[in-house]
Amino acid sequence: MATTSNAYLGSFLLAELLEAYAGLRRAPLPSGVEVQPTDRPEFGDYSSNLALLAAKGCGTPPRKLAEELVQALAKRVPPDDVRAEVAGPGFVNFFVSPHRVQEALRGVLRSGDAYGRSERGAHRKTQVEFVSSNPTGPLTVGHGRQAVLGDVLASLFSEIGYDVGREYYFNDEGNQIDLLAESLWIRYRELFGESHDIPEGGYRGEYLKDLARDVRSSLREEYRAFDDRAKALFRREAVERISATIRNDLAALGIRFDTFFSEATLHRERKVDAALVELRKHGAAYDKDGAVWLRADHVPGGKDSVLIRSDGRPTYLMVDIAYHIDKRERGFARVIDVQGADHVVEQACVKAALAALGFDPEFLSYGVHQFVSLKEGGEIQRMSTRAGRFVTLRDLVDEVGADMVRYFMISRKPEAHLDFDLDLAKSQSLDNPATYIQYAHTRICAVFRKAETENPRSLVADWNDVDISPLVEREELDLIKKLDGFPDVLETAALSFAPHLVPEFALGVARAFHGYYDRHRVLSDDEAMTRARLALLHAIGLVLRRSLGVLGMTAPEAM
RNA sequence: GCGCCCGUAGCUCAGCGGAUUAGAGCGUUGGCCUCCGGCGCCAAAGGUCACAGGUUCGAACCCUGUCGGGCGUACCA
Repeated sequence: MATTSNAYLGSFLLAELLEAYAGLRRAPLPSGVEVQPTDRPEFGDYSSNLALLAAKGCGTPPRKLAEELVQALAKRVPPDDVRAEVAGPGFVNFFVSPHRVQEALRGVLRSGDAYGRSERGAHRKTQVEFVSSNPTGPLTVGHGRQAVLGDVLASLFSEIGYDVGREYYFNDEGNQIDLLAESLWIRYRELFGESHDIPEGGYRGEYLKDLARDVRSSLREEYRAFDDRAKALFRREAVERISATIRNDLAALGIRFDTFFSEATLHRERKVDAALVELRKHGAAYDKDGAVWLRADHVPGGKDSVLIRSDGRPTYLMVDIAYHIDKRERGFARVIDVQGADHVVEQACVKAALAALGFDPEFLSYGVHQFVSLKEGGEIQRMSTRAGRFVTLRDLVDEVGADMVRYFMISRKPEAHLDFDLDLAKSQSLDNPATYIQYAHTRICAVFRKAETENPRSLVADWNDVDISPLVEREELDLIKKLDGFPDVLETAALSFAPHLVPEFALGVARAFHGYYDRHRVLSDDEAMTRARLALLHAIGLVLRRSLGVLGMTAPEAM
């Protein structure tokens, strides 16, 4: 979204163009105006569609409007820096002088490790909630996608100036947990040679057998019957042990949460009852067929749903609403829930409830993602925790490494299905784009290592002060223009929930660098040139490191 | 049946609040190692942007419909 980007080269041009347009006093600014880098030299360095979009509102033919804009621009910007031209149906194409492009590189070098950060979020207290898988089994590859997505989104919002907390919401009581406890107890009894049928809806995975062995060896007495005492014990054992596993699995992926929020606290602190009182007060709840219902049909996708069952127990939805009220009470100004596509109806209902309670519609947004299928031997694998058919996230991480898992999970846009190709990730992990990006970084480090012995006089402590005017090759200027786009990528990726833009961007930088590296030698007898090129490499390395950092991937100095 | 998402090169995917000749990686073919790490570079071949209409001076992108695929459509969580 060029209209909101930071004050770098591309946005500088946009700002000037908009000023020029305002000066014409013709018509309000249309939406969708952009200044974008071009991919073809004859169209200049950047190009804008303003005249095409505004022509209708101004009652001026696009080409004529473009002419006027170009004339107005000439008065604003030194023609030595930027030359604007009309092209095609009415594009305004910008030709930027090498000097002005070099200024952009100076901006990168000046910002250093802070390059790309912004204050857009004004430190608003924000929460990203994700994974939130119930502690009934190990995390699957499917959870892995959400884990990476949520983690990277949180990083992105943090980059653009929000104060972000990562939260994991877990259900530690109720039906599912009872079934889990019973399933575990049955596996436990099997160790004594007994055999029981796992109940309908129970958990059949092998992992409970391992767990049962651990539980048995830690218990002093034998639990022969699944009575209330056994139920409480096996419930606690199951939840604690599986939660610990989940935390470990997430840690192996480099993910850490700030808070683990237990659903039980909402019940204990009567928050669920309080939420229902509020809903009734706002006319959003009504009684029917012995149950209490939420009125949600006025919200797109929403439908009236049960809040309190006729037996008096609250539904998941009811508790979910109470949970979101609690989030606001904890002081969050904005909450982002990352969830799978199977929750869309639930989401609409929660939104409807919050709207009825007078919440700002901006308070809650959902980052929805589609599912992951695992592909192995050309076969798509189906997964189900309850049936015990899945590949665990941990197995995958152990197999291909955290960097690769993170890269594959994040490089597809969230709303599209993801086929995780196990064979590719396992056997050809060197042929994947993640390696390509990391190799670019390694190569840059190698050049600096080499410079230490062969061109030590070209090295400086502060790259900020280097004379970069020797950088006039087309590849060098193109690289700088790419680096210039980084702040904009971070902002768009965050605000549009499109983190896949980051690996896309990094890949483009890596590609441009590899091409440059092959065509131009960095280290040479020309000390001024060597120093300028090292400054450029320093900036490229910086941006690659920043990109990989946001993705939670390593930027290796050697591979 | 209804709702949401997806359908772009052999494969995996970008691009999609319209705009100048549709992009990348892998794979295929052909070049490039006296030179900073060849885990690299350059080039070629490969696409009726699922299909059919519509809006527009202009559509991969917007609208309608059709056909594929996924997910929902619980007093489950």
